[in-house]
Amino acid sequence: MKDVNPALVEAKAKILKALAHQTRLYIVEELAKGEKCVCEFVEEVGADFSTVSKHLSLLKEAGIVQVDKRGQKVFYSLKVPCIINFLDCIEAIIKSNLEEQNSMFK
Amino acid sequence: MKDVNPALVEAKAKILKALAHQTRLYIVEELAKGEKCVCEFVEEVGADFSTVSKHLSLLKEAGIVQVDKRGQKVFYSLKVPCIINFLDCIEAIIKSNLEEQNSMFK
DNA sequence: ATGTTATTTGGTTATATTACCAAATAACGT
DNA sequence: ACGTTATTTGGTAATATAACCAAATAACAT
Repeated sequence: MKDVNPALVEAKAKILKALAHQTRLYIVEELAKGEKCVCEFVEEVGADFSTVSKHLSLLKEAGIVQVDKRGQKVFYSLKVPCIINFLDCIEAIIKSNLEEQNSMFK
Repeated sequence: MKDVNPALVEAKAKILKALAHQTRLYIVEELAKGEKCVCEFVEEVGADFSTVSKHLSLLKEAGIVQVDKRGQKVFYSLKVPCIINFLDCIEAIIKSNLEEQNSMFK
């Protein structure tokens, strides 16, 4: 790849991969409102405990969330706040896609 | 999933999936500098023509890029400019991850 | 019409992701 | 120490992605 540091591109792709899943995206958006424990996500997402735990550790591995064990519960929270504005751009793309589809019927 | 529109989460995940690949991320970053034809990417990326073409159509399908056929060449360009600021947040995460690693040796 | 260049499409195989189950670990209350 | 709750880890099967090759399509030049 021309003009770029392949290791940097790979690092970025890793973070994007961590976000690129419905469940993990949901988790990140929920964490934008405040910390939550694994058990809450299990209930909300409707998946196995192990499945949710793996999604969370993937997000942690990517450096997007951080962990705080308190008592028998494990709480996750967002580590990098800009993630939220960042998702605004994604919404802008969706809006632009929708407008394009609508304009086909005018 | 509580409090969210599953279709919206899926739409967002689709866009993130489109970005979550080294080659496609490279393409997007190059397009941030201006339009480019498929043949240029083939050369720069060092992959098969068909491979690059498929990456590009995935980005197009996600609404991130747009196409302009001129003569025998096909030019791609970014459709939504905010993608670029958006990638700044990813870099912030990487920086934060690196600082954390470094602090382990202090 | 024919050849050349640029690109897309279809098929196949290799690789990566995801989800679940079962078992292991950890912290707490009794 | 023992049971209970919360979470992680390992294994496995199903599904999704990615890369290449070969063939099809498109536009232009001869």
